[in-house]
Amino acid sequence: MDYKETLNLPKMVFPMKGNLASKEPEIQEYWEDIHIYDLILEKGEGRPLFILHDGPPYANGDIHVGTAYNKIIKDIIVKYKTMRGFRCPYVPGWDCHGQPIEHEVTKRLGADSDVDKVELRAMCRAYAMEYMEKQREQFKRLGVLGEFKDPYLTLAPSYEATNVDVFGELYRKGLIYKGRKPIHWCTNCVTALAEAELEYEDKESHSIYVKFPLTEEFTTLTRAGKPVSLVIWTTTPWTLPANVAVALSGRLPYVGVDTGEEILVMARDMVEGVMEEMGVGDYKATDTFTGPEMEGLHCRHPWNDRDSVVVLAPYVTLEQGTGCVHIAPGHGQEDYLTGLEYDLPDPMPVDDLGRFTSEAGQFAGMSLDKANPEILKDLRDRGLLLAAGTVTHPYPHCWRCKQPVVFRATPQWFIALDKEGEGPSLRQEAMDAIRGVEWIPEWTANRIGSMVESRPDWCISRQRAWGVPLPVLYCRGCGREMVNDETLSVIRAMFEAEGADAWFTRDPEGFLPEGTACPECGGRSFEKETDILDVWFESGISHLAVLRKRNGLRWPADLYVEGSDQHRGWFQSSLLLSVGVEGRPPFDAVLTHGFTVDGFGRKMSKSEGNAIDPREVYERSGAEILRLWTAATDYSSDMSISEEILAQSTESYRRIRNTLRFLIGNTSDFDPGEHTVPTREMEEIDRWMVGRIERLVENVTSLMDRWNFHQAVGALNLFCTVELSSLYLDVLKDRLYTFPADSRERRSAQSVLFSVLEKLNTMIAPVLAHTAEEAFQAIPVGMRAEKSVHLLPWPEYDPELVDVMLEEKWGRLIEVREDVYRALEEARRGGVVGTGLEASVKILADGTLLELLAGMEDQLPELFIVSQVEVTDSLPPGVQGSETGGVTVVVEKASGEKCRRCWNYSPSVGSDPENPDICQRCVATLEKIAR
RNA sequence: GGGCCUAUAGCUCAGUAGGCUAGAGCGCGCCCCUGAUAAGGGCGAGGUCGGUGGUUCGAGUCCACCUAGGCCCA
Repeated sequence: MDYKETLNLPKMVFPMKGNLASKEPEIQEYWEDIHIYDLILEKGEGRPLFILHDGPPYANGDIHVGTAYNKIIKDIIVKYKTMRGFRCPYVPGWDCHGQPIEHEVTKRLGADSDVDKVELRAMCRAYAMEYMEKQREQFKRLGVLGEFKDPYLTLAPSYEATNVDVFGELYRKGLIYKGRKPIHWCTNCVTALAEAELEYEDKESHSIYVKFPLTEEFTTLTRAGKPVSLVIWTTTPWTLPANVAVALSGRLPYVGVDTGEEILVMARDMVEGVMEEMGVGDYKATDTFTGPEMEGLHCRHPWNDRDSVVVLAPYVTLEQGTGCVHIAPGHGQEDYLTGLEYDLPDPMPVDDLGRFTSEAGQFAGMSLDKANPEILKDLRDRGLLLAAGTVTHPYPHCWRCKQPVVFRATPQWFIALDKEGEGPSLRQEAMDAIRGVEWIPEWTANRIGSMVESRPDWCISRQRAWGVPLPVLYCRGCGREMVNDETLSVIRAMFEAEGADAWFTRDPEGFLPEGTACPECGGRSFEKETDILDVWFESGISHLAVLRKRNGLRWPADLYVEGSDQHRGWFQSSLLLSVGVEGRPPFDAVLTHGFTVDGFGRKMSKSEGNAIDPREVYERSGAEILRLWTAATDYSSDMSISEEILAQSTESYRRIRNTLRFLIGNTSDFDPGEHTVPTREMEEIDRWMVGRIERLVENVTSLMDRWNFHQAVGALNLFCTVELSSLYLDVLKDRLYTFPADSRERRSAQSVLFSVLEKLNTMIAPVLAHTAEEAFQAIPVGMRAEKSVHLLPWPEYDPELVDVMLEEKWGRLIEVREDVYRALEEARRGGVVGTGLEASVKILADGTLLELLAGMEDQLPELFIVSQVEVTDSLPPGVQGSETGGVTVVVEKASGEKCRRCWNYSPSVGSDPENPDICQRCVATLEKIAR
């Protein structure tokens, strides 16, 4: 007889191999078919909201592993919170404007194309939409659920209109002002250039040393009436007319160099080189002093009436020059910042075409190139030029015309951080707001705090076409700014109706009430501001443009989740604008994750070849592998990913999948409504497992609630591996397979398996969204209350189900099991046994352990998966056991024959004449089955 | 150069308020099973905790410095 037919072997309907690359799209199609996202929201009707507000990725290029990580972790959070009883609308967004897209589009057009702004904008829009759609498909392929059919786009008309609202509100509060800031400027193309539009090429420049004589006494150096001068070095003589200061280091030592006639000030360590350049061999360095001693002293400017003042700056180094740096806030970024710090004027006597203005006095009208030699000559005539030569160095050039660019201050719009009006400054309010937000990890509060504390005013204007224009009109007659409630409301209405394109297609008068006259000069002719808003301003208003405007959402958000670069970016821009307009932060909590790096912790780059392409991963191995990696990685610092790490992720995926498979396969004939055995009537080990799964629920829930996803996944993984696969499931096989299908013992086990399956699968669902769905669908239809696993509630921890005594008891037993296995292994090596069922185990113990084991003697063979167990307090003389742990264990060949049905060894095999090769227990089982 | 952060077995992570021979899983090696089978089970070998110095009776765990790496500035 083939006894296999009489066993209850598992029905493996759930395939071992995931075939995720093809299975996942099928599942996603199913989700589409049932409108899963809408279903989930419907089901959440009336529940408390949990708003995770999406930060908009930039709509160019394909997703990379960092964006994949970010979207997946958000999706995990949304799915988890949903299961926990919240209504979690998730509206993904895209950042669609900005220089990179405009640059790319312009590049494709070619350097000498001549499209107007409206045309260019249309092309940029098409470009942005193309990539938005690409990325949208890629995000969906990762298994992310959300409002993908109607995402928020910063180029949407109503979104664009919100910029006007926010700008207007800040303007009304007096937080917006027009100032100046140096930017890269191409005098040939007559346009501002962004960093990405610069090409660094070697250029030959002047290299000159210029004297700035002190106009007041510096007692440290003044002696014998010799004049004292600071010596500066520069490669751009044309910036000297705009000089307002000379910067020294606060730390480096300086000296005066006595040439006989005069005393020259420079950094001590630069003296030798500088004097050589000047061709002066006969000199004497005098007393050493430091920068701070000179701070505030005045020098005479070569031409201007105004003095040049001595200041301190941190960027003064000994790499080049003299340690005394010429400062022209109108012509340099660092100079500009120093200018702000010392409240220096920022003259900028250069026009759009690169010619000196009247502000440059004698050089007015000259182009910079022409002026350079004139300046040198003049300096020489005045005895201020100590040395002149040339130097070749990398210098920024315009990407279009390849000409060298200049740095010049131009009018820009700013948000003031330190202006105190009725109340505290925006900076102060933002600092206060930061304290009220939950920052995850905690130290990130400190990070954004110090950034907000020290950042300069926010320059919100850009000299570009692809974006939202600053809603400002000017009187053509007197240049007066025209920004008021009326203009703003007309503009915002136009944007709402036609999009920001309206600004470029309409005349300025169209944005003013009919007949408007300039209150200053009575003029009736106006012009439009040509600058557009910084894209950080645009994305920074998303909380208002999305959470406030869309139905079903709520302002403020519960949570923002982005990479650590956003402390300077989106977190900060959103915070500042929210505080500026609403007086509070736009989020209650902010979770920051690190950056994705390779297996060595290095940043990824295409050129290094160490980048992991998420699309490749999901096409080859499945999105689940990426999702599992995402969840299992500690995000508080950088997240490593490599082929090796993905391979590991794949391995742990298999373990989880196979565990589910076993659970499903062994409960296929189990109907919980009909077969569930009450806990008190269960086998003891089953009751123990009931408690274990509760512990798991408790643990995983608390870890998830504390945003410790990687530990939660670790706990789930460990549970599958340690508690289930290697212990409980292994032990259960005998009972599941060989006992009568409907026996209490077997149903007891199945009751637990079914409950474990439900709880485990539910807890895995936020992470392994597809696999959990697949497993869920493998459960017979009648036993599924929902269409999707993602509609289920998160399991509730029930402390009632945890029996502490039982936990302790079985904890001890499992320890003994480990001892037994060590002994068994020894016996296996000695050739005594192969499988554990061939063994009979004698356990020598004493005291309470003996008592415990003796009381459990009948259950121990099942637990150890051996045929016989004898517990004793003494061994027969001559018998030696192995003492590998707490107890001594003797392993012998089991007595009796192997039962052909259950594979246990038993002396009872052969006692039934009709079934001579099976054991008594199986004989009885067969009888029951037959009935 | 500055601010913040990270550094525990090949990999991913635990290591509570400083105190056992530093743990787990995976991977690896060897073995068993063939009724979860391109599965399952067992045993085992791998770290002295990035480095140096210090505080302490005692440090992976506190302090300083250094190295490597990351983000953001310059």
